[in-house]
Amino acid sequence: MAAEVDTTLRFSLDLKSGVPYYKQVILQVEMAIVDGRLENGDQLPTVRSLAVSLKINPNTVARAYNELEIRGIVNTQQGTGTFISDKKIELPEVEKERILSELTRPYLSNARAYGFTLEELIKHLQSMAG
Amino acid sequence: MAAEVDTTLRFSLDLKSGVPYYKQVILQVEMAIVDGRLENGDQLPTVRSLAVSLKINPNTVARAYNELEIRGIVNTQQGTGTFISDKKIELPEVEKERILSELTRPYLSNARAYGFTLEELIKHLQSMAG
DNA sequence: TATGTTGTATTAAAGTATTAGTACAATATA
DNA sequence: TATATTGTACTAATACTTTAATACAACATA
Repeated sequence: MAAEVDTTLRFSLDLKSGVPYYKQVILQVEMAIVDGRLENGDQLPTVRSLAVSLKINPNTVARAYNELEIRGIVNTQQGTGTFISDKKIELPEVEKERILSELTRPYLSNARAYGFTLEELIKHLQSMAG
Repeated sequence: MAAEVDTTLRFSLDLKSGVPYYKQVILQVEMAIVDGRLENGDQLPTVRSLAVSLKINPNTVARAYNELEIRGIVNTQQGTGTFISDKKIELPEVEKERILSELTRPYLSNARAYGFTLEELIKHLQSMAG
């Protein structure tokens, strides 16, 4: 029997890092999206359940989810839950292209300003997504 | 007579940006290194002179210089001044890696939230950078 | 050595960020 | 409709960040 890789989404807090709890939650969601453990439409833990398992206040989880919503990464509905946003279905091709340009342009120009080459960016993207 | 490009190092503050003054100074030094206006061994303005020209407290400039020293970007000597570190023409590798990660992570998770695949991103980057 | 230059240390004020406690509101569903 | 589930609003306590005022210390050099 082949060993299975555990791809379950687990949250944890580094209590000593000095990084605010809500930011740690944001980072963990982002990383899970980046490496594929979370996909469009997936539900995140409820603010209460995650608060219990992390032993923090529900508002702190809610704050993380709120920031993610502002950034367009999740959608939230009271009474239902918080979900990785699923915008790709709704958008026409032209619109997607425009959005991709608007996301990419500042990334590229910022990275270039710091002297990074296209090859470095691609390599970095691949290793993060890998 | 050919027009000359002014490569003088000028500091300025955006008072409304909400970005702390000392961070603005750090960014401006970093950018000047990246695009070659500052090179190995170049002296930065003294904390006092820059403080006067930016109309802020010398300690605020000193704080920026201190952070730059911690990051290995400048060397400081009391009585003499603050200089771009001799050893590194560009930013230290760790620093570059940190910056690249901070640029890439939000780009990637945003793009993923829109349903874009890694391949699409890379293709788009290549065509924009073309 | 005396003086002026450079950065540094200490402290305090003001603002901002972070978190939790408590109560509330919207939605789903039995 | 009643109830449980979901996120939200408001508030207050605490800690951290940012900046400046003032005084100090190290160094260069006349």
